[in-house]
Amino acid sequence: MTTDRSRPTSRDVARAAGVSQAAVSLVLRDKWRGRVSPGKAEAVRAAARELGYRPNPAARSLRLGRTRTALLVVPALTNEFFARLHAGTARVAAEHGFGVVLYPSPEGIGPARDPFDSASAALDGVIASSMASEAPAALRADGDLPLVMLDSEPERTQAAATVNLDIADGMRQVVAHLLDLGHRRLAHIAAAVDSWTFEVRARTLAEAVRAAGCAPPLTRPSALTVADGTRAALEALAADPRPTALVCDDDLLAAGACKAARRLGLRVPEDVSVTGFDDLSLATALEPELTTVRLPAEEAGAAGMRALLAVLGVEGAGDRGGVGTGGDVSGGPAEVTTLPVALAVRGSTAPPPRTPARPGGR
Amino acid sequence: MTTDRSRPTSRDVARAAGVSQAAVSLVLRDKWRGRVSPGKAEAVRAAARELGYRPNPAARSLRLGRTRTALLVVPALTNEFFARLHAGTARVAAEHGFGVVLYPSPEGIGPARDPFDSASAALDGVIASSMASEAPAALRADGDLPLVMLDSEPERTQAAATVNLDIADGMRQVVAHLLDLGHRRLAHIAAAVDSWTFEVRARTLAEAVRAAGCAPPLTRPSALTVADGTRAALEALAADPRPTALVCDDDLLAAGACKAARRLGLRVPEDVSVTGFDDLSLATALEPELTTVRLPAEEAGAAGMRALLAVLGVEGAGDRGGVGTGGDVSGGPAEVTTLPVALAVRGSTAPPPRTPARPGGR
DNA sequence: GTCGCGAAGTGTTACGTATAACTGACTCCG
DNA sequence: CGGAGTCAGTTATACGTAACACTTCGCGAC
Repeated sequence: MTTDRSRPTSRDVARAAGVSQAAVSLVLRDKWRGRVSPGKAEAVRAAARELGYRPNPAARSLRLGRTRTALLVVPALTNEFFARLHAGTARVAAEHGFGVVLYPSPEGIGPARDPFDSASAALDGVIASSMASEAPAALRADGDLPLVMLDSEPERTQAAATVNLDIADGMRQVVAHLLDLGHRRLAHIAAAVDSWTFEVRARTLAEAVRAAGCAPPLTRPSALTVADGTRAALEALAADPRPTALVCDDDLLAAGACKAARRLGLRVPEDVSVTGFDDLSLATALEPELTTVRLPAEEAGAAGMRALLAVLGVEGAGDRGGVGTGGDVSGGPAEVTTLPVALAVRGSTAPPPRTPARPGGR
Repeated sequence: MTTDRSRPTSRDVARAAGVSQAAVSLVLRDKWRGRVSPGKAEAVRAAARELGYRPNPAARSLRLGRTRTALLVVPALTNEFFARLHAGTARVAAEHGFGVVLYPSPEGIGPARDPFDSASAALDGVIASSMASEAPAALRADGDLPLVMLDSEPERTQAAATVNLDIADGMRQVVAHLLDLGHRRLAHIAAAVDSWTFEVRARTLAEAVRAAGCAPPLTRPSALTVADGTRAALEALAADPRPTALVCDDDLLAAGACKAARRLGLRVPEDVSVTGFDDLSLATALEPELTTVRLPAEEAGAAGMRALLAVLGVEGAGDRGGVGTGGDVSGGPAEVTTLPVALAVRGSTAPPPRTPARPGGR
């Protein structure tokens, strides 16, 4: 009585335009080259506009067997790095009419239900960060859903493609910068997360320092929070001889390290230098601003989605024109894209203090 | 040719268990009280487990006309506040088998396509932040989709429910705290965003200051970024007499204000006090730590989703049992939930400097 | 004896879309 | 002039699930 409860269907449009439902389908998806006369096509479009018709996605998905939806598996969006990652995937997805759903908040309560039995959406593919502990589960949960890994060792997964950030190069730049300034005693405030990217940070730091003939870095593992960064840095700075630079696995840890230094009466960067990773907005909010490795998270997300679209054979997506290599993708080895990173030198690094031994109290 | 390309259907399960497809449907959704014998029910479950059967969400949605999916409209997840909001909605949604999709990144390029024609998902309802400029568009885009507004003036929308944070109370607490400390000249670093929550901040600040008999606050509008906060605060601190406290509309602006103060050679909080809003992780990463109003963003998101589920009549959701009030929802006025906020007093506020600009105040 | 009734199922249909298969009519040439 | 080929459409069907309507059977009550 009040209003039409249900949305108009293609059949309603057909009736209004005086054509068959099939014609509506053809017209509205621009497949009517020599199938429908221009006049009727226009009538269909007018009727659709008039009725406010929108194709029912569920029906379309059922018919086509594809959902134009990808799953993004990340630890938590409250970490700005992953929010940027998501923004990249969502942007590229939207450009191709795709949607992105997130893995149900892993930190949340609930019985860790896998995303595939969630009633919400069926999936065409998965993009997973190696930092999400659920990534392997997601991989195993479904038979053969195309998978793109982010920041993962290519050999270890059966991903169709991998998008990595050149973390090793970033760490080498950090070490080179600190060595250039004259630092010889480094400490590593390391993420206590079992993930490839952090393995690479640790390994590369150790190698670079060894290559320079310095003592191996003092390592303090820490959860990825400001508070735990402070705790770990307090430990590191209590060592004797005290390290002159704290290399942190991400900007949150670096912020915590700065707090620790100041709590001990040390100035940053005059008494101790601090570096981070990620270049979050936090990095330029701090004082001094953080010297950090800028990771193109948004671009990584975008590249991941482009890779997934390429695997799915979506036209207009990404690499090499796309026409030729279509069809069977299972053959070749996983393609690896590595995105360059850059060191942003700011105020939190400076030459080590002149006084060699121990400036101690002040 | 190699493996079964398509996932098993309920009919496959039926064949494997030696029953009809209808029985499978009944058993797997626990609707078989007196319809299927326990033995066959167990056989069905075993077969489903064996085959790795998962119901096709598209088919289910098509049949039921509901998708168990809600749209969350927010400006950008890279702002931690909205990431927390999202976490809350996603958590509650997952608890009820719902999914959350995000409005396609508004800051992204592309022709600002409305989410409803996106092929990805059909929606059961919408949760929109008043800070998203697209909220009205989302509201209008669809005929009658249940809408829950976050931080919005109830009268202005036709939302089925509204969840607000008690911003006015938070601002009153800020002003009371600063007045208690002895501040009399406040400046407002205001968000230049046309949104109800920021209107409330400005109005409440002006009222509270007037009630205390002080001069009206100096207002500097600013985009919601650290850099723009610095710019606005530099302007505010150039005034004569200089304000002794900067009341900022959010923590990013407050961080920018701290940078501005220090750039002018002023210490925080000895020379100038700074307050923020939100209590982002940034607030405790800064030095001094930020005095700010803690907004329960995660809880607001959760409350919004609960409200939406209640409107949708999802059993087990939120208010008043839900059985009685089902059916027509259009009748009553929009229900408004207001969540309390709390001032977190930290290191960025202190009494104003002793040296008065001019005699008389004390 | 048969009527009614609950248990235990099965057959069938509809949801809205995309597309293969079909149908006339008209055009073009040999 | 007749058949091949195109144009402009329509009809019919399948996708996988949920749910209504129906059947069969055993059994206790009248």
